[in-house]
Amino acid sequence: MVERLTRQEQRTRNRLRLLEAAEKVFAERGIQGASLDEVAAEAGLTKGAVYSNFAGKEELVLAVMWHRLGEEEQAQADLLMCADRPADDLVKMYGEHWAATARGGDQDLYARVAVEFMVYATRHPGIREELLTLLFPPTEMRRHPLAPPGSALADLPPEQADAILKSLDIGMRLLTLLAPEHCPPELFPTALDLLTSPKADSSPEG
Amino acid sequence: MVERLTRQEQRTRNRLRLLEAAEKVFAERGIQGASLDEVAAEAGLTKGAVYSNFAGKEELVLAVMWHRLGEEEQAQADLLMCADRPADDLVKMYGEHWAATARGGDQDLYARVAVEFMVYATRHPGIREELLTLLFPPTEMRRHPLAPPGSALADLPPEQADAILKSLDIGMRLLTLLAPEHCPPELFPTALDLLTSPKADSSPEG
DNA sequence: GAATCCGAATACCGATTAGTATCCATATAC
DNA sequence: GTATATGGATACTAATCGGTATTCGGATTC
Repeated sequence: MVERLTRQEQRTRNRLRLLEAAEKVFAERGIQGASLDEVAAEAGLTKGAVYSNFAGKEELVLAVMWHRLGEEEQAQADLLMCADRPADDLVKMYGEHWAATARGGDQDLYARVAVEFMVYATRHPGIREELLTLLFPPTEMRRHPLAPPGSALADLPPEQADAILKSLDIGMRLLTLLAPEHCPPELFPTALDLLTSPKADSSPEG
Repeated sequence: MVERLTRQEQRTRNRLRLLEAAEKVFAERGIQGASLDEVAAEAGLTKGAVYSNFAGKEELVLAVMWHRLGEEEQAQADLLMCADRPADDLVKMYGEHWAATARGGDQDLYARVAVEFMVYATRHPGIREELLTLLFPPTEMRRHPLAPPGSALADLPPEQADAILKSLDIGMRLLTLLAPEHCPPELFPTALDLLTSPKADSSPEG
């Protein structure tokens, strides 16, 4: 009686379960340390299901990466593309969103997998390539959405501002994971304020 | 004729070789992925030498951490404790030192192991504890050495400024490893400038 | 110079891993 | 209702790992 699902539905449901289970195990054990058996068990399935849905471990890693990082990157893009809001509002919203994804979900889950993927990609060219298309989509911008006009950050080429902000993002995620007592999630908005506050202009009043 | 070394000298020399070999293998394979066999082989020894010099893998990891991170932290402390230099000079020197350790040595070696240790410590409480004593020694400061008076950074509690700078440090190391084409090492001094430049003061002229 | 000691080499163990091959249950097609 | 195709379970392999037990060779000691 349980089996009221069509074959396709079963398959896609199992695939999703595997993706979410893999994400959880990746966060707990690291990608290297995650065994396909544990992923399958976490999903309530067996390794057969893994190899039925993915060509191997690398493909599973890629799929999880797209499933989670892609979703998060999209959320950030959506948040930043409210181009009509003043930049200061965007900075505030972005800071809050960051803190939420630092502690939300399943206990640091997003922060852990984000760091894991970056480190893992460092040693796996295939993963690296796809991760870069996620992190640095080929869009040229005239000004970084988080750099309010008049801030020192806005004086940089937007690609440099982007790299700095992404560095602070992933770095604070890692440090918050390692030592939340020294680097609480609330510190990110503070740092963002520093970078986006109006610069001391060299021509005081015009 | 090769054996002109006393027993103690042999031992300490082998121990050092193992430490440096381990550092290299950790950087190449990651700490999890590094096998003791490969570490020993890299040192021109065998696993017996490893277990003769270290209680196990965890002890080896700890020893490498102290050997390298301790040395680097000391170098930074030495650099920052030239308390007589103006803060701007310190910022400049620190930025240059950073770029040097991002590309120096054996091809990103320091950056790789620094990231590796932090990620590894995230899941190994023993490692974490010792790493925290390295990263956050119990010294209270009245002002962060890299926060010039008058900069926005100097308005923060020095512990917060420290956490922000450390986040940027490790984050940019990771991003530079992953995508040097988008995040070149020269970007760190730029980011440092942003954080340490004079703030736009709210009382323009007094 | 023989006896001893010790650091490292060697051989081995149980556990675990990614990947494969096979089998089975059942949704689907006719 | 029967045959078939397919998705997932099961069983297995070869390789690799950390760790241990034992052995070996040369430095140390007397």
